Amino acid sequence: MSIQIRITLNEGLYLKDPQDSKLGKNIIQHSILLIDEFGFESFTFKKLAERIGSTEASIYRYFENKHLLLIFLVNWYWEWVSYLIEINTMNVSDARVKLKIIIHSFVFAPKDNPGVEYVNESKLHNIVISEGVKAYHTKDVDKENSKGFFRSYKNLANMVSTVISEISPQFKYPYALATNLFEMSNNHIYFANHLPRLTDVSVNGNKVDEVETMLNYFADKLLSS
Amino acid sequence: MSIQIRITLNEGLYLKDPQDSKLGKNIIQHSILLIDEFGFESFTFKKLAERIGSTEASIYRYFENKHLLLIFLVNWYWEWVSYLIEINTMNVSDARVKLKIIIHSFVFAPKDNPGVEYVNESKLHNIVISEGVKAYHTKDVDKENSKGFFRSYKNLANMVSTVISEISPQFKYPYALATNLFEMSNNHIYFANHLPRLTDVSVNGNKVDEVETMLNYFADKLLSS
DNA sequence: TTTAAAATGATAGTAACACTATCATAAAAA
DNA sequence: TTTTTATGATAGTGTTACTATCATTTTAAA
Repeated sequence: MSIQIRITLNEGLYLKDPQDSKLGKNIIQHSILLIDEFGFESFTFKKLAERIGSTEASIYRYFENKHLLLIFLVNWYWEWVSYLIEINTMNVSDARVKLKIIIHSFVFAPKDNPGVEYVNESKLHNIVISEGVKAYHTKDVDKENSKGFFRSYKNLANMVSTVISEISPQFKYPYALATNLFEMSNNHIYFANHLPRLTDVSVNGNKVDEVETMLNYFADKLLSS
Repeated sequence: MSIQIRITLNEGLYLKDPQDSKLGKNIIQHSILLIDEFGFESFTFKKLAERIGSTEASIYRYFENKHLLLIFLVNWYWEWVSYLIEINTMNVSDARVKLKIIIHSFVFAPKDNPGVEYVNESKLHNIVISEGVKAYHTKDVDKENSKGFFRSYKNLANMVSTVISEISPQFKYPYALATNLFEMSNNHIYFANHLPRLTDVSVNGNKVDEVETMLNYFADKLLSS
C-alpha cells in the first residue's frame, strides 16, 4: 500500500490529463528529467518522445506545446508546496512558527516526502529555480492568467499572506512579502550556484540552510514592531 | 550640441560594436521596440531586418543570436541605471539618502534623462521588467558568466551593497538586499500590471510610486537597528 | 467473447526559425 | 584613385513546432 497523492490542476493546462495514463505519467516524469538536464530552451517534444519511446504526435495529444507543459509543471510544484505547508502547519497555532515552516518548505520542499512516484520533486524544484519565472514572463500572461493558469501561485501567496497578517496585522505588504520570500528563495539558490557575487549566501550541494536563515531574518525583521 | 553618452559593454556580447554604425544603432533601436511590442519569444532577426530595411545576414554580423542581443540590452540597462545613480548621488553624503536615490532610479530610471537618442529607455525598462530574467536563466549561465556577461549587474549590486553597508555595517546581507531591491522593483511592477493578486501595490500607467514607497519601507525596516 | 471505442504508434508533411555561405555593390578610408 | 570595409541580395541547410492521416494496439461495453 502506498499513499496516493493526486494533484488537481487547471484543466486548461492539458488536452488530456496526463495523470490518467501510463504515457501521461511518462511524459511528466521524463519532461522533468529532460528539462533539468538540458534546460527549457533545448528541450523539445521530439527529444522527449525519443526518450520515452513514443512519438511527438502522442505527446501533442496531452500538451498543446512545451510552454503549457512548463506551466503545468510549475503549477504542480506550487500545489505540492502548498500541500506540504498545509500538512505541516496543521496543528500549529503560532503564526510565527507557521511562517518558519513555510520558509522551510520553500527552501527544502523536495526533501520532504511522501511524493508522487513519477515526479522527482528535487529536480522539479531545480526546474522551478532555473526556469520557473518563464512560466509567467510571456506576452500571453494576461490571456493565460484569465484562464486561471497561475491560480495555484495566487493561492499559495494568499495562504502565506494570511499567516503574515496574523503575525502583524498592520503590515502593509503581506502579498508582496509572501511572493518575495518565494522568489527570493529560488533566486538566491540560483545566484549562489551560478552568480555568487549577487548574493551573500552560499549553497553546498543540497545544503541550503543559509538561504533559509536569510529568509527567516528578512521576515522577522520586516514583521518586527 | 547634444550630450553624448557612450555605454561601454563587454566586447564578447557582440561581433561588431553596434554603437559604431548607423545599422548597428538601428538594430539596437528597433530591437527594443520590437521586443517590447511582440515579446522576446516572438522576436526574430528576420522581423527586425524587415523593420529596418536590412537583412538577416547583416544583423548576424553584429550579434551571434537573439539571446546575446537580449543580454546586450539588459547590460545596457544595468549600465544606464548605474550611470544615473552615480551622477545623482555624486554630491550626496548621507548613505540613507543615497539608497533612496538608488531605489528611485530602479523604479523610475526611464524617466530621468538625458539618454541616448536611439535608445528608448522607457521601453528598455519594460523589456528588463518582462524579459530581463531570461538573460541569465539559461543552461549557459556559467559559460556566459565566465565571459563577464553579467559584470554590469554585479557592479551595480556591488555599488548598492556598499551603500547598504554604509548605512548598517553589521547588516549581513548587503548583496542580497541590493539585488532583491532591484528584482523586487521589476517583479512588482510586472505583478501589478499582470498578476495583481501577487502583490499589494498598484501601478497606473507610469505611476509607480507605490512600488517606490514599498521598496523604501522594506529597506528602512531591514536596516533599522 | 465479440464488438466497438479510445489510445497510441508510424509516417509524412508544412511553415517558420536559426542560422551559414557566396557574391555583388556601395560607402568609407588610405 | 585604389583598396578596404560594410552592407545587401540571394540561396541554402538543418531543426523546431507543429498538423494530418491511417494503422494498430489496448481498453471497455455489449
